Amino acid sequence: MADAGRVTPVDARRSRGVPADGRRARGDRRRRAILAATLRVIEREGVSGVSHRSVAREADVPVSSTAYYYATLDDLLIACLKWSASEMAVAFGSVSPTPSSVARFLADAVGPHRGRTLAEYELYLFAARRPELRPAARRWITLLSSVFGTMQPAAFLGFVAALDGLLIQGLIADFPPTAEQLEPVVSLLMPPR
Amino acid sequence: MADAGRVTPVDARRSRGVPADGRRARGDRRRRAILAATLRVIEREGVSGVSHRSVAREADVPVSSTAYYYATLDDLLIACLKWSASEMAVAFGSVSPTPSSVARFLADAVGPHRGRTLAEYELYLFAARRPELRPAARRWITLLSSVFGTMQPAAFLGFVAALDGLLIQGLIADFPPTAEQLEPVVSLLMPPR
DNA sequence: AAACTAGTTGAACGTTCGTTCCACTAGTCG
DNA sequence: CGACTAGTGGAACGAACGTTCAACTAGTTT
Repeated sequence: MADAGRVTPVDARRSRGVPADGRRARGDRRRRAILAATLRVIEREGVSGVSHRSVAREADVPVSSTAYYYATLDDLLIACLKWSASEMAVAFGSVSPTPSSVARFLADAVGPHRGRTLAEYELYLFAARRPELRPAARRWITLLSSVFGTMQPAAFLGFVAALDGLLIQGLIADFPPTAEQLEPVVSLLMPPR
Repeated sequence: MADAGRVTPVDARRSRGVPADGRRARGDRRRRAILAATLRVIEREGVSGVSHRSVAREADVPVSSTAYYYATLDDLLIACLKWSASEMAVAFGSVSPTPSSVARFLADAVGPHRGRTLAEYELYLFAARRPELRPAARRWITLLSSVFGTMQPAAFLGFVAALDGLLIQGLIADFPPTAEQLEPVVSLLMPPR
């Protein structure tokens, strides 16, 4: 009261950027661990494999912990989608706008990172049923528009759609396409300027 | 034995094309009703909403009936994917290879038939986890290649991918795109010959 | 030090689930 | 007609589930 501008201990620690290995910090860590475990479950078994119990097993925490941080399964899936979408956006942010770079990104997504890509698309469709999640699901589209904003509108829409299509079709191919196979397709869709 | 080439009554009925409203015919009808109910459940609640019981409720049959025709849930989903893929192929078969026709087909898919399209893509991803289902999931791609076979290979691959992408992005849009909005994009991807 | 509170945990509730079983009905076949 | 068999459906099994709860531990604040 008398000292409204006073710096409390926790404020001081925060302003110094010290994470303070206390309750809050450990809580945040566990919250993140639960999200990461959820994503692994989705990669392995799909969205339908997600339950408070399966996630708790994967994260090696008691069931009541997952319920403590994410009261309902919906809360958990929603948080997982938002987090994975932001991670995906970061991953694509480092791709340069050349056909070979894009082709390599796509080949990695349906090859080495197949499980992860599959999880992304399951969450994608999950978002189709939850209007409040759609902005998060569209995030990487908006990111693309900032990178390839110089293209004609119609060409850009077709290009972005084709990227999604190439990914999803790569997921149901017997042998995932290679960067070499993808590059001519990408080149055709992405005029040099 | 003495009469190996003899025509049995049931053979005769079958060769005459008479369905015989007997056990087999009613069984086939119920089997189809169960599949149709399954697809409705997927449209409404997604693949994760499918259970022997939810399908039985939807089809208004006892639980043991769904288990009788499709011993496991996997059997049911597999049959549903194959059936819906063949239906989808039929639907697309009547689309003429012009930009406006294709644009209208896409707009219908993400508009009036949104639920059905959503179901198709959920099954699509389901197939990504079951190698034996992939040929069925790819059926409409192969159908496209017979319609648009005159295109250059790379252009064709990009075109097909873009169709998938336009559909899936239409599903997470706040307002599904109209045929008028889609046509310029389709035109650009589909050269007149 | 004392009050407070974020986080932890195991147990428990009622529900839904996949699947099996068995007694039963009614077409089919010889 | 008599044997056979495809289909029906109610009941039941154990398992897994979402969620709640209350007792507890240990950082945090005053």
